[in-house]
Amino acid sequence: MKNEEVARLLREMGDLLELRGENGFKVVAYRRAARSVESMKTDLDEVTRRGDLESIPGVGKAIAAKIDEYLRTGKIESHERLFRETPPGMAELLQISGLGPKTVSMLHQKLGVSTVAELEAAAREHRVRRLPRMGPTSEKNILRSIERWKKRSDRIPLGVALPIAQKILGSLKKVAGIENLTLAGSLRRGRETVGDVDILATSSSPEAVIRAFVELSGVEEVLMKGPTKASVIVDETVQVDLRIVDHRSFGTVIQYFTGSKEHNVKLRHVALSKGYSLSEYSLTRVADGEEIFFDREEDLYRHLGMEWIPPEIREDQGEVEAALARRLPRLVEVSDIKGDLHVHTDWSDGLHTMEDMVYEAQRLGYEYMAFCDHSHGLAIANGLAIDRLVEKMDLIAGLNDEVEGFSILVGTEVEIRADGKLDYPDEILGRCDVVVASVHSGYNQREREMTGRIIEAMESEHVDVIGHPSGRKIGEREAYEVDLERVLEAAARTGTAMEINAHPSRLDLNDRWSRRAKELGVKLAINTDAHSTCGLSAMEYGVKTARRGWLEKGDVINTLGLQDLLRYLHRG
DNA sequence: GCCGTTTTCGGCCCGACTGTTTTCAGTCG
Repeated sequence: MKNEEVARLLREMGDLLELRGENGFKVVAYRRAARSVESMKTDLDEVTRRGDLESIPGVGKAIAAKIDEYLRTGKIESHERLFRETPPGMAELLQISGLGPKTVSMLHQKLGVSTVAELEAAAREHRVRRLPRMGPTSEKNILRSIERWKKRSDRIPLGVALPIAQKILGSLKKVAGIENLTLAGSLRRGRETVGDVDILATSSSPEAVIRAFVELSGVEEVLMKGPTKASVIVDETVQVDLRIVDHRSFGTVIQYFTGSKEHNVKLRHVALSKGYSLSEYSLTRVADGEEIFFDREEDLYRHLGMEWIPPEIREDQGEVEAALARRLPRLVEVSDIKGDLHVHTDWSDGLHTMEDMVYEAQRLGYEYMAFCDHSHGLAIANGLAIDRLVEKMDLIAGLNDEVEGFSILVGTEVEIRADGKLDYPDEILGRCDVVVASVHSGYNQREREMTGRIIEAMESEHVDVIGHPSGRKIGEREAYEVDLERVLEAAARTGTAMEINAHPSRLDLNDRWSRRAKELGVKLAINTDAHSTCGLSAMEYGVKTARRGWLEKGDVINTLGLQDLLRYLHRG
């Protein structure tokens, strides 16, 4: 796909133009076009063939010509020129928090600074404080920002950010006079990674709340602190913002700060088409300037003639249109989940015994759980040879007699070997209630081999679920080369479910592919892949991902009651 | 640079916060 490359070039042009101090709206125009191109489902080649580039939102004559130039020649001359004329390293300076295009340009002109290292040296030698509108404090702040920039990890995985946020919420809840304490931003939308943690609240004494916030234990640095908002750093690199807002505007504020930006832009268009201008404070009737306030988000959406939209799908991927037509899906919820179909025990590489895991699953209110320890091919994880699996089956039968109102399913996470063969013979797989088949080896195969290998596994009548289908680990390892579109087509054909692995470092399938699976009529299983009792609580992350993929209860097999599930699994 | 049943020109979100000023420019979200 050339779309991604074009989007990258356009975004880079936005950055370069910003450094030159170009008109800010022009900068935004390039970035908007980049986002548009990135989220398109059609190839740019095809759009160009239809002569339809200008139909892309945010793409006009000038940018269309540049896209066309790229498709013909493989480059964009004006991009190359901008790139040539900008000293390398300058764009990096924009990443230093507190530095914008104006300051970066000035630093370059007056001090010849064009890299972070040069800026650091200049600040240490007190050359920065002699510049206009600079002083000892800004110099110190620049040095601190550079330190933080050096330690930065890109985006924060949901599995890291959410526990941090919940801890802070827990402490803030105790502050006197605080109300409507709520997460906002990408964390509320359940994105797999977040940039920072946004918290909103209302209070009759905002300053007291802010004071309590910046003094929370765990706060390592206060970036800024005013009467109604503050930003702090916790856990070395995680920025947490707290805003105290007016009670009467809480609905519009929470909507605004939940985003996404694209969703908000679309929502403002809807408002305008109905004669309103939407801001974070109110909905204003354009005709007479009459302001309407909303303390509840639900009322705002309703007033605009649409259903309330769950935060997880606010990405301008059709949710606004669906809400206007009152056709929003009823997204799956944690409380719909009846059991976990992919759990490990100390029989392979899990930490806890079957009994421990059952106890925890019952505590979570589940009806069933499938123990899917590794198969013998995965020796590093103490995979089970056939005789051990058979022995375990007998033990499970005994355990099932002991527990009441709960069923333990015999399962396996069987290796899909490099040649596409499964790691157990059919007669063994046939004795399992649940067979999850996964790839843990030969990650470097070419796309054709990897895709074929997974599809071959799905052809087996015994395979019920493909575990973590893309193999990616967030911030750690890219997905292996696999054509997921073909895999999903095969899943639809063979009636194999895809896993949404709920482990926060996996979330695999991810939100986009989960939605695609649903479109193709593929069922999904949201599993924790827990290797310990506390791992079972990751279900919440998997459900968030499923919700982001527009999944409903009926799309997810482990929302079925035990009898229905067994009927589904054994239907073949 | 984009966009338009209020506009083909003049809009494009704007308020909070900071550090420097002595009234405000720059950054951020």
